[in-house]
Amino acid sequence: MKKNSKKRLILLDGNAIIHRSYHALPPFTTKKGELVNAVYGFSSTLISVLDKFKPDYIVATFDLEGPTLRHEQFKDYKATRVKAPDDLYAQIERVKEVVRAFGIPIYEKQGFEADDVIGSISRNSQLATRNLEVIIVTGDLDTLQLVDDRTKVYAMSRGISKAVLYDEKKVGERYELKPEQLRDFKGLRGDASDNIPGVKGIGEKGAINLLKDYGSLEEIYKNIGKIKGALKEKLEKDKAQAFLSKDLGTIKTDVPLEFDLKKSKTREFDKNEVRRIFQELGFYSLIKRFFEDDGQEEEVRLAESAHPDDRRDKFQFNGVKDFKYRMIAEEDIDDFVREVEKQKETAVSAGENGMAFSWKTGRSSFVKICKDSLERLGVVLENEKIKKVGWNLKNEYKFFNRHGKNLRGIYFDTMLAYYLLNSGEKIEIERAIAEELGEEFKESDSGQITLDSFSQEKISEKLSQKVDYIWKLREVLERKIREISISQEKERKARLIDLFYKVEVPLVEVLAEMEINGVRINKIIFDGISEKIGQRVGKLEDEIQESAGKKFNVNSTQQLREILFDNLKIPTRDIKKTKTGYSTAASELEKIRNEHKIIGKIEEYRELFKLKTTYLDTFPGFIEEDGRIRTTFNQAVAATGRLSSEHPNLQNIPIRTDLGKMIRTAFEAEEGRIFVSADYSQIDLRVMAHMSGDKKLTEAFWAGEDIHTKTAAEINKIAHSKVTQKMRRQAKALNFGIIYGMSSFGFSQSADISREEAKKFIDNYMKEFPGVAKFIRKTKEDARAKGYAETELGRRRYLPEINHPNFQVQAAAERMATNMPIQGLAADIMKLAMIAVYLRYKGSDDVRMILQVHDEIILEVKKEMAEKVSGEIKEIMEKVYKLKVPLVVDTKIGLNWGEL
DNA sequence: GCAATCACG
DNA sequence: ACGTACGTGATTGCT
Repeated sequence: MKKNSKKRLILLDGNAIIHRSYHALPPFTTKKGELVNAVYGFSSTLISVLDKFKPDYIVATFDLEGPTLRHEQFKDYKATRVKAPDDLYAQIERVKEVVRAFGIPIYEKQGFEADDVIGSISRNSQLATRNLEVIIVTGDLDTLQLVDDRTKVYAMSRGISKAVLYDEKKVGERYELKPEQLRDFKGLRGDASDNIPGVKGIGEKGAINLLKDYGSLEEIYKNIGKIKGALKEKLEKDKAQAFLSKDLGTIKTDVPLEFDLKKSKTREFDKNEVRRIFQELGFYSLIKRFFEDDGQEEEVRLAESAHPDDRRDKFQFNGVKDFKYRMIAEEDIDDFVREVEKQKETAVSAGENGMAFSWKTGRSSFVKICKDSLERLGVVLENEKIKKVGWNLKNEYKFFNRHGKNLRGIYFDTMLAYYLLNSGEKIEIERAIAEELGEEFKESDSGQITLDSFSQEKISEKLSQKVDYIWKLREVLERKIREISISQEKERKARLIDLFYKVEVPLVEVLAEMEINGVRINKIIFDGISEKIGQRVGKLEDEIQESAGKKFNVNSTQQLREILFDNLKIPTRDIKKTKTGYSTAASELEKIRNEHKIIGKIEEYRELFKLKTTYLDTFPGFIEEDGRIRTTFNQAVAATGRLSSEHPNLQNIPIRTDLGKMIRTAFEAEEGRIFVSADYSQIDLRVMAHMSGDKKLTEAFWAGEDIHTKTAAEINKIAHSKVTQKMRRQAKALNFGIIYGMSSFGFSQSADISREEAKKFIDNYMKEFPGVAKFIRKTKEDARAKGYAETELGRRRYLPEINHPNFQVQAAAERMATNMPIQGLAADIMKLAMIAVYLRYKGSDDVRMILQVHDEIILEVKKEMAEKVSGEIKEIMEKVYKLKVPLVVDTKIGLNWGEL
């Protein structure tokens, strides 16, 4: 519905929208591997804009390649700009296809930028005579200077989903300036992205103040006498440059164009063509959005949604369109509980102020948190028969746990489903909703708002909306997982759906309990070490600076590089370069350790500083009142299926150095308890032996041999007893190489040998372990043919780049493809083990699982049970998954983590 | 927000 | 000829 009868023209700033989308959206590709994130962003924007503004006229503008007038005027114009990557350029053509499918005319003009074309159309006399409202849709704020009483700018901000409609007032709020002053603003401040210089030393604040006082650049210089001091000097010095910059920053409004308003009239077009293109690009959510909204007025939908069911509802639903929610009043909670109890399943989402439920598409219910509400809802939450659907249900589990309730019936976690379908990508609910449902949802909007009644309403609406989306996601995602599972079944492979229901979902509760348990840390020990280290670090810093001959920031690699390689003239022949210059990484410093006494000091300084700032100084801030630290385990981050840990990361506590080990001793078991740890011995290589079926490797594991020694013996063709320490070390590096996807360079680096030697080693290895060689070959081939790598349990990692034209990119994808089935199955096995161990001791506080570090779990156990538990978990973990080689678990017992 | 570095498996 | 091992998270410096 239009607010007034004024007609509207939309001007699409093609290039700006494409650029914005390209940078704001994750790089997703079509099935064929073509990058289309910018095309998606543009298309999505186009659809929203058509829907939102219902324009009467619409045109699109694009830049043409080649220099513009501005380049003639100023040779450095946009000189600092890096040429946009090819995968962006390729998308521009695609976008134009979309534009044409929509029947939208394209305007572009050699020598001018899209902005100039827009400027000129917006000032075209045909518009003024018809009193048209003009809305410029763009991805940046350059066109804001065109805003006037009938021209507005609709600019994307914060990603692509949000956009702001700028009129004169909004521009004023943003810059404290009138739109036409933005040209003067550019003259003063410049624009780094276009390499427009402006006046050196004047920034945003200064420019605005000047313009508020004088109005324009011209007026500023007319009144230069009134300005004092350094500011005056700066202005005088760059006067010419200021006017040039203003000129460069001024959008042209007089580009000769054959603009015909009539041709821009929004017209009927072939919708099937749009559908065809969107299908080709894989934009299913856009198809849904575009065709479902098509032709239906809001009123109609509202009338339709007034289903008889709703009228029977005791509660009133609020909201608009096809989504409604209701607030459950305190006195109605019991009725509500009875209603939920009739459901087999419900989506649930909890926030600090309340919880929302949904078991019917487009309908949700919000219950405010109070002592009583949770108590009364308990029968639902703790009822295993009522299956719970959610997004990251670990959070709901912990939330209800804090309120004394045990969430039972965890059944479908949409986050984990989405993760299994998109491992390797960023897993965010906003994205899942956009991709799977084609709708925009911003979770964070309600986040920080204070708790007045208005925002309380907002918060409850947000959460209700969210839970509705979760409910909708469940259906879409389950269908997708089932589809994949059907094809896996045909090939007699493990099904993704089993991985989901039997591994990922059961793990949710295990991880939640681990996070709730936390791990006790002895702050006194931390403080003590930190104090001592602090003194040592200070002393080293002094010595380093004295050695260097001047004070500098040792933590700055830039400054350090200058000191080492320029001032002290330490030879750089073996030093690798980074993007910015010679590297000062530990691996490089090692090479020049004997060149100067400063190097050793820097190495020690680095080690101590790292441990101090990352652990000793930071962890005390994480200690809670009960003396324990609680991390968050991420189940949907790692592309291979591993877990990760953050806030703080407890999976990277030091161990390799003496100081590192000391830090571990501060992690202590509670009084009356003791730690039991269990780690899988060589799980990666065992998985590798299993997957490849390599005869020698398999036999070696059955014989219980030291696998690195065995490898060394084989590749050197010598007896086991003749293997030296050095040979074993090299063989170990080689084994790592196999797991990592191997490159002769990487191996040569880690084994400290030449590339030729490295190649020889690898060749020998492949000859001696032909099964492994075959496995690597086959894994790559499979990944290339299918576009993904997979584990034995059906976990997938999509690798669209495995067919990339750039062979380096391709090679990287190949390494990921070889590594994923190994690291991934090891991760799967560990997850199974954690579930099994958890279930063995569930319900008793005698045994607490507290940490997982990829191939190791740590339990905090009642002292008297330690021996027994340690035997039991060894047994459980070794038997949890059957490989062609034995799984071996080593257990240890100790009062602190250091003793393990 | 990115680069460099380094902690862990 | 090119730049490389796989998977994470946290810190500091710098723009």
